[in-house]
Order: sequence, then structure tokens, then C-alpha cells
Amino acid sequence: MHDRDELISELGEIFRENGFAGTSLSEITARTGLGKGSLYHFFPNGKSEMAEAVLHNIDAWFQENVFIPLRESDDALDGIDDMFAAVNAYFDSGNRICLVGAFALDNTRDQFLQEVSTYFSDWISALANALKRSGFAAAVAKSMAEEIVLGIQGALVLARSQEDPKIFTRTLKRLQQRIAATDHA
Amino acid sequence: MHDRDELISELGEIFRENGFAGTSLSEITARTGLGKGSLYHFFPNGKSEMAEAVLHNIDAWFQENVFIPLRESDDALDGIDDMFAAVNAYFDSGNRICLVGAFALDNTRDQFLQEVSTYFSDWISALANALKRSGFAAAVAKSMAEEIVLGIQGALVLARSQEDPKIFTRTLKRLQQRIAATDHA
DNA sequence: GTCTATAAAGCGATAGAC
DNA sequence: GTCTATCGCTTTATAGAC
Repeated sequence: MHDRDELISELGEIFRENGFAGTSLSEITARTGLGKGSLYHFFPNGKSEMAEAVLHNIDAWFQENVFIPLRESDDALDGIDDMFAAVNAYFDSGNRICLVGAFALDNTRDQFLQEVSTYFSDWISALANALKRSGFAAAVAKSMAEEIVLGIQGALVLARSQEDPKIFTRTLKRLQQRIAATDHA
Repeated sequence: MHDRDELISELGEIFRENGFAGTSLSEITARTGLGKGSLYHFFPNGKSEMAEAVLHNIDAWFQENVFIPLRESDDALDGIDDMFAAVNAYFDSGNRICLVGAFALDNTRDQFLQEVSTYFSDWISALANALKRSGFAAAVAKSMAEEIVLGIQGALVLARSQEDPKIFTRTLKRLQQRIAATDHA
């Protein structure tokens, strides 16, 4: 581990693979090469604080690479295209799950309720904003945004269940095409 | 606990709330009222065998209430309507998650790969079969079935993240309406 | 900042009485 | 079939040397 950002990034991968409850300090020491002393030096509150840091990093990444472009791109449709490209890269073409979605499903959610909740609500509202700017009525935009974000989450679940990441990539394509195919009146 | 079926049902709820790794024997004894001796009498292989039993029960329920009706209903569209009603009831109008989907996301999947994989592939193929019988071309039916199953999973994730089960119910409605709105040519 | 050693608690699992 | 007691191990977390 060279710096804190790289450490947090690796912590994210460990949580993705094992879940929050399924991740042990001993696995973290093995994967990061850092002893418990070092880990508690960086994160005095232990595993919870590590997960908080990971969630914060995820939020920062999506703010920078997805939410702000969606809200501020000159051409709203370009911003949406960029979102699909960024999401495809982030989830490694269907080979990487969404940690926030995984946390949402069991009682891990309650420990990180704020982060879990705003991750998705920020995403949906930024996407709805772009859809609205591209010509959709507000209600239609909101509904489409919800459908797209939820479709991405479902595709990640299904892709992993079938060990077939292509389910994810073709879902992204379908969602993207539906925007183009829907009447912009 | 009165009988084995009721016990397995309660085990399912415990796994839903805590995840597989997050569920401890002591929580199970507390919730079921059964001591460890009794639990190991019913499930000599411990927690893994309990989860196997839960997954088997889930599969049996879906076979009986969803997959077989989809394949064998006289009117294919009636079978699909019944699926949406059964799914809405099963997931308690968005208040209950899909345990199989949750298992799929982390490495719990690898321990129950067969059950996780066939649950979704059976569902999609049964639904695609019904859609085909209702007049859709085979490729369209397969794509729609995948979209619907994945939409259900995504809606459960999003509903829990927002503590808003209505996200699930309105997603079901949207998916159901899209079938009716799509050309049955 | 990183390590080793260790504490205290909880874990899954087993044994054996009843 | 259910219980209590217990084993051996792993867990999170802390203390303290370097």
C-alpha cells in the first residue's frame, strides 16, 4: 500500500467480495499487508470507519465522474452518454458489483443509512435533471431516471448470479437506446 | 417453532435481515427459541445446511407459485398476471428482499452457486416461455423476461436503499404495463 | 507509522445428560 | 428431540515496544 487512497480502494474490493459482515480484520491484514496496529492507526474505529471511508470515496468518485457531468454538461444528452460510459467502466463491464447496493440489502444498510440513501437519490436526481434538460417532462424524467438506476442495480445482481457480465453490458445498451427511442416531447 | 417448515421459514427471514455471513448461531437460537443442540439435530452441517434448506424452500415456492403457472397456464397472459401478483405478495409489496439476489452479490454466491444460478435462469426461461406463447418472437421474449426479472431485483435494492417500498410496487406496475403496451406481433 | 503480543468476547461445533 | 456445558478457534480491539 503506497498511500491512503490506494488502501481505501483495496478495502472497497475486499468489502465487495466478502460483504461487510463477512470481512474480517485478518483478511484485511492479509490483503493489504498492513498489521492491525497500522489499520487501527488509520481507522481508530475499526471496520466501520474503513467502510465509511470507502463509501466516502465512492461518493466522491460518482460526484465527480457522474453526478456533476449529468447536471452541468452543456449538452444534456452528452452528459447521459458519459454516464453510461463511466458506469460501464466503474462496474468493470459487469464484473464488479455495486457496494452500496449490496450494503442496502441487509441490515448493513442501517449502519450506513445516510450514505446508502443519498448515493441513490443523488444519482436519480442528477439523471432526472439531465433528462429534463434534454426535453422530457419532469415526471417522465424522474420515472426514467429511477428505471435506469434500478436497472443497473438489477443487472449487476443478475450478471453475478449467472456469472455472465454480458447481461450487464447489454442492459446498459438497452437502457441507453430506450432514451433515444422515447419521444422527447 | 411448531414444525420444520415454520423453522426454515424463520431461518429465511433471519438470513434476509443479516445476510449469510452476518447471521450467527446465537441469533438463530434467540429468534427460533431452539438451542444449538436442536439446531444441529435438524441440520448436522450447521449454518450452511440451514441456508441450503431455505434456498430449497424458496425454489419450491417459486416453482409452484410462479414458474409452473407461467409455463402451464391456458392463457399465457393470465400466467404472467399471476406472476406479478405472486411476486408482489412474496416480496411483501417491497418490504422484503430477495435472499437469492442478496446471496448472489458477495462470495456467499460461490457456496450456493447451483441454487443461485438456477433460481434466476428458471425464472427467466419460464417467463420467456409465457411471453412467447402470448405472441412475442423468441428473441424479444427472452430479452423482455431478462429485463423484467432484473427490474424486480433492482427495484428491491432501490426500495430498501430509500426505505420506500412504493418504488417496488410502481416498478412492478410499469413492467406489467410495458408488456401490454408492446406490440404482440 | 508499524509491528508483536495479548486480552476479552463471540464464533461454529461437539459431547453427553436427560 | 432438547438442553447445558464446553472445546478450540477466530473475532475485534488494545497495549506497548521499536
